[in-house]
Amino acid sequence: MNKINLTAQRKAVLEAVQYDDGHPTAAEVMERLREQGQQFAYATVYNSLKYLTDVGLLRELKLGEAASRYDARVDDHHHIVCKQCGRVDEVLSPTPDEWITAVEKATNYKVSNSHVVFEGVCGTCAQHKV
Amino acid sequence: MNKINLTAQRKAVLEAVQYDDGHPTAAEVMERLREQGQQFAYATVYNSLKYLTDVGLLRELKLGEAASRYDARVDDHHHIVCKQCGRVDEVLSPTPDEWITAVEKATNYKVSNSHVVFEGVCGTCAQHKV
DNA sequence: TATAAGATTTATACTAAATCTAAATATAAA
DNA sequence: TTTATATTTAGATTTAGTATAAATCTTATA
Ligand SMILES: [Mn+2]
Ligand SMILES: [Mn+2]
Ligand SMILES: [Zn+2]
Ligand SMILES: [Zn+2]
Repeated sequence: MNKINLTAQRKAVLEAVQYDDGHPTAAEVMERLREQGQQFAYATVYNSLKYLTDVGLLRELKLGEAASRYDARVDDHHHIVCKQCGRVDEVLSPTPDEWITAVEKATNYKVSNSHVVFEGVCGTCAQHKV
Repeated sequence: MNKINLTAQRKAVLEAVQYDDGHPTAAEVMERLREQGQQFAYATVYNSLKYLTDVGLLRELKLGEAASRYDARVDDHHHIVCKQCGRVDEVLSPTPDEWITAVEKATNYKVSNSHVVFEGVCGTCAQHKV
């Protein structure tokens, strides 16, 4: 059961994440809402992000920056961050199974998932060579 | 040149990380120093960890927890976290080159490095089955 | 409809991790 | 020694996020 209760605030927060392809932070979600004239309490945005993550409509990303980012794409995937402009793109290629098997053997862990962050320079930044 | 200036404080902090195989946080370093009767200012521990990281004697790890962890092993490697007991172990098997190549092709990035955190259950926890 | 129960939102206080500031110390150079 | 430079320190500040409790909204029930 456990029907998802999408209040106006939660819907607005969800849409703010969905229409920002760049994996926004809570602060960026706030900003976008404010731009639209839809301002909610700080805590409401956090509560909503947490709720939406709990019910599986969003994923929280910890990419090694100070603030968490949120992703409307909830299927399992990784990310790549441009060291120059900071943009975050999708990496849909999954962690190779043979690698996971090798890691399990070497560490004596049973691996349930993996989070990968690639770092590099995006196509755009590569062109606008410094 | 740029000789490394290992003050007493920095040396103590470095050793605290080296003799803790578990990738300690700044707070855990503080704690260990206090146990040894060597207590420094909060800021000194942070300054030292930053200095030691900058000169390459330590690596800072962001494993998705609130606090950074520090690693005396500075060669390139990954980590695996036990979901049950929280221990952090080394993953020495490097990211497969073919995978990196595939990701570069798919994303149009030039990848310079990758950070991988595996999650699972360690051998010890697997035995003490819940 | 009226009323109560439950859920959500809000403002505010609070916490944890880390950084900043500026004075006090220590170390090195002249 | 005197001066300059680097480091340490205590405490204030910042940032991201959580906790609390009152206010509001929504739903269920008499
Ligand atoms: Mn994504
Ligand atoms: Mn390590
Ligand atoms: Zn870029
Ligand atoms: Zn374990």
